[in-house]
Amino acid sequence: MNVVDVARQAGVSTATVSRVLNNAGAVKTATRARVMKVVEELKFRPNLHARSLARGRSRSIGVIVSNIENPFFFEIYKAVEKGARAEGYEIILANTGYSSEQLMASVWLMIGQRVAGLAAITSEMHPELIEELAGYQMPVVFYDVGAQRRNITNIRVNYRRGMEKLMGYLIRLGHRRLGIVGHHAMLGPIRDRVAAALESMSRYGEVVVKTAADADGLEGGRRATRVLLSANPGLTAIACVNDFMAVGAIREIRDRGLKVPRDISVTGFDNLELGKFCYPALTSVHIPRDRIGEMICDVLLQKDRTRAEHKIVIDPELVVRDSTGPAPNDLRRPTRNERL
Amino acid sequence: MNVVDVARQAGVSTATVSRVLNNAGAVKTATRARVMKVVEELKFRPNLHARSLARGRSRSIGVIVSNIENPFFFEIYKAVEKGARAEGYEIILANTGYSSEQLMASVWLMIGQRVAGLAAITSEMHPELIEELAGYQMPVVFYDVGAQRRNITNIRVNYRRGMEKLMGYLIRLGHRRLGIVGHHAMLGPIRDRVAAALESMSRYGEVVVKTAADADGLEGGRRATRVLLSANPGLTAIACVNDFMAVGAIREIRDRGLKVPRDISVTGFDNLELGKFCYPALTSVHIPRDRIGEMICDVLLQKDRTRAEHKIVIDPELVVRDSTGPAPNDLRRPTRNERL
DNA sequence: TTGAAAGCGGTACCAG
DNA sequence: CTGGTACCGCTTTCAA
Repeated sequence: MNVVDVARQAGVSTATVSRVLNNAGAVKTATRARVMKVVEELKFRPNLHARSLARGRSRSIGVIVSNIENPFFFEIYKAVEKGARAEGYEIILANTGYSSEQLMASVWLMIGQRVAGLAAITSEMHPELIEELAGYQMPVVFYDVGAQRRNITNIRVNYRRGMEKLMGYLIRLGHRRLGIVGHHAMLGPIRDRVAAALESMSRYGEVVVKTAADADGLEGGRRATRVLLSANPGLTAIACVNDFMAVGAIREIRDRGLKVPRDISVTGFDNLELGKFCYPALTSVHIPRDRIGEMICDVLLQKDRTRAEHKIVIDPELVVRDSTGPAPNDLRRPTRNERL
Repeated sequence: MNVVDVARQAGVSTATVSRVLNNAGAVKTATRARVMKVVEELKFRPNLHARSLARGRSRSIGVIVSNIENPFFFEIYKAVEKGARAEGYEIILANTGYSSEQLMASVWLMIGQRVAGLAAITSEMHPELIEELAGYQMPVVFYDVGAQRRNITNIRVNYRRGMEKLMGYLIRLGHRRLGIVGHHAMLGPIRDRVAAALESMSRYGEVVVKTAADADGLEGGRRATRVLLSANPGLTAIACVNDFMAVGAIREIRDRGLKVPRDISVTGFDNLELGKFCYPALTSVHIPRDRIGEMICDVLLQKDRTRAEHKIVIDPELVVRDSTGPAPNDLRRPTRNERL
């Protein structure tokens, strides 16, 4: 079943069938109707591979994320999809699971598909990636990682600023014993968040301990918190590298018979919708997923080729909700040299 | 940049390049090395469209879901992906957003890609879909909806049984005034769940009211609950059609100053991981996403062509956690004819 | 307005 | 073990 069959059945050439199917070129109404009728009857569905091959260029863009299960990545993806759809582009999605080998494999897949543009929204990186991508003329956007090149745009979030806001807030609440919950992808942006938190807090000479879960997610957040609290029962606050893990952290704390924020304050990062629905609602740092998605589309679809910035930095805002409160009295204002 | 370029550069034929790239046929080690070297140098990435076209058959299977944001769908997808990967298949994912037009469009996309198999895990249906799909020899699996055909297998969950278990449990707890939270996709499986809940409860002559949110999700669950409680302040229990919405329902109840389960019991459906992490942990009905994903793979990859059942029914189990408890005393055991 | 035919970039069969 | 080449199914000039 192909254009030839349709053409023969309709008594026209394949060129005409193609014109009808693509609403391209001028075709007499009667002819068009005849072709459409045959298409219906034969249930003809064009082979998209053949079409892409013949066309040479594609109307699809690739999106690669680290963990689509984490609503943070999902929402960026959604925003990109929305913008792309509006321009008539399809999205090809790939999930790396934080593996840099998988990241590389996904990039090859995208290139093999000859996507019109590529966005990598990942926490991990691969040493050969930039070199690989810099060779093409196709527009590329990296979120969080990567380096600038002629065809490569970077979108970054000032995690340092975000973490400083968060830490400053915790300090004002009297917290001096902080735990940090990260996950296995401790390179790139996740490391930045942890490092910034460490530095901000350490500046006051406070006690800071950190743990890395074996996975991003609810269960990962819970397990890391378990480890953290078992080893450091005196913590008054726990900062998680993202909201997704923070929800797990809160659950672990409650299961230990402690109250949030009365006994321990918890913070997330990203400001997910989920944070408003967990209990208590999560204090976090807002990262504008919608705006990021729109930016990615703008760059990839070249809507504004003239104003193409190659580096975009986002300054995130603190969002205070119910999961943070004053440090417990008996632990407030320890001396500078006090240790757990 | 194509096989011809590589072949010329390496001083071999395109056939040999192809053999090297696919590890197929016998190629002298020296020749192989020479070709690989050129491939590296030129950074040659085969055009996957051309490859698919030439091969005729594809090594990918299509998965269509209603709402990938809902962890229920996501987890089935994950399970299918895992099984497919193990057999060397790629997955093409499509999200319909509960739109039957989009469902149809997604199916066309899959067929256009000439997928080796197709799974539709949706709550919506399209009248022409079965007819469309029945024409191909490609294996198809429908979860929840659809009809059996030569090439079409159905996996279904006995929602009636699941809901009966849930309602029986609520009844034993003394609940007699139930609210049901559904969402806009009130056809197919979602309607089944609602209908089953209604019937189970009504059998005891109880008061049952229902609402349909405009969307599946946390916010949808919250809004529907708001509507429900505003109109029916006397409800002692709320049954949601899925866990995702139930989390939103719990939040709304708490925001109204009520306690779960002291004032109102809440139940979900699906038994998501998320249900263990929200507060209070959610009572639900378990649907085995992993097993469903495996079944789908078994059918699509024809691992067991002989034992191919065309209809599989799953009997779901009740999972009791902390979001349900005895009905408030002042409202227990109303007379059969009592109304709100 | 329509048709003939040359690609698009691989794969795989058939010879040698 | 290697090369020549006929496809795969659709798009897109170029002529008519």
